[in-house]
Amino acid sequence: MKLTQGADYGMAAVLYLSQKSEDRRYSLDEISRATEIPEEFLRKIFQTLVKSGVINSFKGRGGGVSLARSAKDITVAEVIKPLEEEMGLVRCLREKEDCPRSSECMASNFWRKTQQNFFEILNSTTIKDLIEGGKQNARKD
Amino acid sequence: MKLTQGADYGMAAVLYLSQKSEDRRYSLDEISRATEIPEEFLRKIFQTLVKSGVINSFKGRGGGVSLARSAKDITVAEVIKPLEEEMGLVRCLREKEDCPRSSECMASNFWRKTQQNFFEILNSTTIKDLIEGGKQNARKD
DNA sequence: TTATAATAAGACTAAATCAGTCCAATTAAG
DNA sequence: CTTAATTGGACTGATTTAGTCTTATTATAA
Repeated sequence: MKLTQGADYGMAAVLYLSQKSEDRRYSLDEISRATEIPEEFLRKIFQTLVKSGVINSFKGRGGGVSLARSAKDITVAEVIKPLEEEMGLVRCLREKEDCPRSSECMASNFWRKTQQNFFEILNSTTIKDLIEGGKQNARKD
Repeated sequence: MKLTQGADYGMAAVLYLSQKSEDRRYSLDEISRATEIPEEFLRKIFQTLVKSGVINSFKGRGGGVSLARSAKDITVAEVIKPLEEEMGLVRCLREKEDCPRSSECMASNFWRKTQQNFFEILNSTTIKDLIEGGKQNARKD
């Protein structure tokens, strides 16, 4: 059970931008060097995040990327979800057709709830929360 | 983000056994047919669960498998963990060495907590809970 | 008005993992 | 001593992952 490396890197990149001045654009080259994320891979990650509206990008000389919103208005879920293609914990939750096994459905009810619980945490935690040290997040301390 | 198919099947198989009479042994052939889990794959799954102490197995004629304990004393975690080899949500949580990126460590604190929260649900839910319909599990309803 | 510094899009690839199979060995019951 | 079962481990094909490469496209500045 793990997130894709893209999602992992995506968080690192967004966190990096969130800690920098918001009124500049940052080239992939710069971000790649600072975070040690392979540049070409990072490019693909940003393309995804641009499409999903978390990141703004600017072509041409002096171009680069910046956060589309301030860190307090970006949730972890908004960064992770577009970078994690397959989000169902078990097969039943990924496939459209309903499962033939009744015993597995007991399991899938449980997985569905557990997964929802997980997503609720991602939805209710912002990038700003993470930077501030995560005192109050994850629903318990 | 998904569990391995082995873990998914493992739950189905344990659930199947939990709904059957406890004083018998069940052959893999029988379980495989009832649950539609490929027999050879199921065999490997049970080998793992035997090692971890959730399942008892008996060789030879009249052999087969059975639950090592009653369903109310087996947690979901006990079934899933041995079948999920890599349990760290992100690289930082899987690797031993500490990460060089300070920004990612903010993220890894968050992932660590979120993951713990997830495991606590698995630890506090028994197979019996699932069979009874999961009214009270997943920490919220 | 062209050279340059950037991202965009998408094809491509190597390696790892996953899901599943096969087979020879072992064990116990009848 | 034959048969019905699991054990252990090697093997395999397919898929996914992580990452790269290449060819546009775009914007700025000289």
